[in-house]
Amino acid sequence: MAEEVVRVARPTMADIADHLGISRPLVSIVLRNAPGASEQTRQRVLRAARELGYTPHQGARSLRQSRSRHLGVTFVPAHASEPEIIESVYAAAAGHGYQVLLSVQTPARDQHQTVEELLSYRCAAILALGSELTHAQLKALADRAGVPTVLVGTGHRNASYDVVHSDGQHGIAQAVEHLAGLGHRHLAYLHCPTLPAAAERLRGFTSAAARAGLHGRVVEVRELGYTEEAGSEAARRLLAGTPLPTALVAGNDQQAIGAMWVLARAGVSIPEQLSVTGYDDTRFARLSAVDLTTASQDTVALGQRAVTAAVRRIEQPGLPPRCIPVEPRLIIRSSTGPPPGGS
Amino acid sequence: MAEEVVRVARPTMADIADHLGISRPLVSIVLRNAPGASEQTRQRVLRAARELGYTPHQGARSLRQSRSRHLGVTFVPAHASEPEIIESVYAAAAGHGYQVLLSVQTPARDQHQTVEELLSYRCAAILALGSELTHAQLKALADRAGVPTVLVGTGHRNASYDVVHSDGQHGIAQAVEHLAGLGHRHLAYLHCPTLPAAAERLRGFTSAAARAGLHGRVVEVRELGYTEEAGSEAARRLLAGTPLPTALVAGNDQQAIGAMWVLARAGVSIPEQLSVTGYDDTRFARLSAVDLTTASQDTVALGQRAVTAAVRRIEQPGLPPRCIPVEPRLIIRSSTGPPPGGS
DNA sequence: TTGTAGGCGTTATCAG
DNA sequence: CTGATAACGCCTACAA
Repeated sequence: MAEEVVRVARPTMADIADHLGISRPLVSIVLRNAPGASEQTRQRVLRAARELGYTPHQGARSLRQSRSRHLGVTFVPAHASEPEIIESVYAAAAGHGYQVLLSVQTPARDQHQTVEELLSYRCAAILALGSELTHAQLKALADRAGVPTVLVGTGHRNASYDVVHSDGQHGIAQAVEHLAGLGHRHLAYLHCPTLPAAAERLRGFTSAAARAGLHGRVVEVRELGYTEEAGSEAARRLLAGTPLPTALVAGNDQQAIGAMWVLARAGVSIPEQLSVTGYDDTRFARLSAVDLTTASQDTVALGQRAVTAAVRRIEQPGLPPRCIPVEPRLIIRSSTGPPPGGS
Repeated sequence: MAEEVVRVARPTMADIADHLGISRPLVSIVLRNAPGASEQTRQRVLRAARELGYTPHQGARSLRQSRSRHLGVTFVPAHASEPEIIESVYAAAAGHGYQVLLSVQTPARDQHQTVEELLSYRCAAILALGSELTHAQLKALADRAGVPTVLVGTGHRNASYDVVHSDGQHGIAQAVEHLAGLGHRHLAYLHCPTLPAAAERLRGFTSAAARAGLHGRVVEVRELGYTEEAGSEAARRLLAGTPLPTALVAGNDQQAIGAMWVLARAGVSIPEQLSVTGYDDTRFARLSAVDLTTASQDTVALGQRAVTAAVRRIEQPGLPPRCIPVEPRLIIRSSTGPPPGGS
């Protein structure tokens, strides 16, 4: 006669042990796949756990274990490339035996709060995606955190935190070289001075344009950041002036797409009248109706290296932080082509 | 002479107590703002906590307290409207004294895994955003979870979980009525039969079109879901056929935007030649270059009601789950206008 | 292979 | 207002 199980609260390992008439540690051994239990016991325990609806208690586990197997991630959900990096972080973390804990930044929750939250779960390391903090602020954050901290985005080697860094200068330069190769002579670059990554990408543009002997005009949009609106605003300014350049190099995909919207609706055909390039290779760039030539960030590599960097410093706390470059690669799609009139 | 603090591990309440020569519980009282400590003690404790870099230990806290103050949220990062709902959930949860724990679904992590993860942190309730599970699967999930579960998306009142439900039929009907009022007679509706929300929105279209005596054509795109690609595909089909309808009603903003891309690049001017409507009022619909007429989901209300529903059932576990409708409201922007030729 | 004892950081209870 | 003590669920040692 089967015993009626009235589930009052969530069952614990002790409940499983009592249920089977065995000891608690034996249940623990089975549930974390440790050696030291007979095959028969193992099966009985696993079966009982399933039947009773057992769920491990992370709180108890992290309390008991001195070192936790968690990586904390702070991010801004609206940033286009971050969902993909997060997927990659999940996969890479699982490969190293770590779990992921997320904390989102919103207008009402700044990065300090999110980091504080992650620390309260005793994460073994913090990954900050696309932080808009200055170096001094990040340094303070990392020092305060007391756990390895990895910035995924733009930054330089320093003594406080690791940086996994997509080489913006090189990425933009590739776009310029591609356009030069197609015969373009008059480029415009869309620059948003407020972001940490902006200076490096601008440098990529100006130096590559100079090397190729091109006329490179810089359209500076303040205040709007790396957003579609900034791209739209820049496109409106280009349309208001004459003549149009033959190609527009944007600082990221969101800007490029914002510009393409305005250009398309103004009747400018892309790429016949104007070529456009982006940066990041977000899923929007890959849409068949957009098909944007863009410097791919390789989100899989970014996520993997960020996790590797974190795990390295968790396991060898003495090591100094590193700066790990990830080279972008230009993905050529149909938003770029020869300039009009072949000039 | 200030004492040198060598930070070996993260300090605990005991460290603060020892540092000040007081008892551990007193520190606890101060740090959770409970009554029973003198103002002077309070200040000393808070000061020491700051200086020592104290961070509370959620694991220990949730172990000690029988009921946790956490809401677990599962979501898909790529879904356009979910970041906004999450921001609203954070704010609403904070208002009720709850924290939020996130778990993302990826192709490699299904919703069962995410829920299991949230339960392992002993969340007091689970909020599932835009689940693509069937009712039977959700019911199994909720029953297994053993904590109040709230589906934010499309569903019906049932005995296992709460539903906070944006009324898709009414939202789409409002778009149809708006277009009818502008004088449109030939509409197309973009239907993706694979999604749970699809049937309801289609019903909104057909019934409103019938009421207004319009010619309503349904373009069915299988397989691509509520994505930009589905919208692009539908637009290509419309362009291939003749004549064009004068307005396109899409099942969500992503579809509408995918269609607008193709239409704009094909030289169809919006709204002069063709009006377009969406659903959700995502941030993309609000971009100045898109400016899409759309049924607003009111993400703030969705998040608030989801949290309220969860808290209600946490605090009164006996109550049956409810279905809470959130009425969408049509936001009229410049993607809709009178039909060409005034017909 | 299995069982016993103890402690992780926090909070609840109760006594001073 | 403050302090001692126990307990939450789990894991590690060690003993049987």
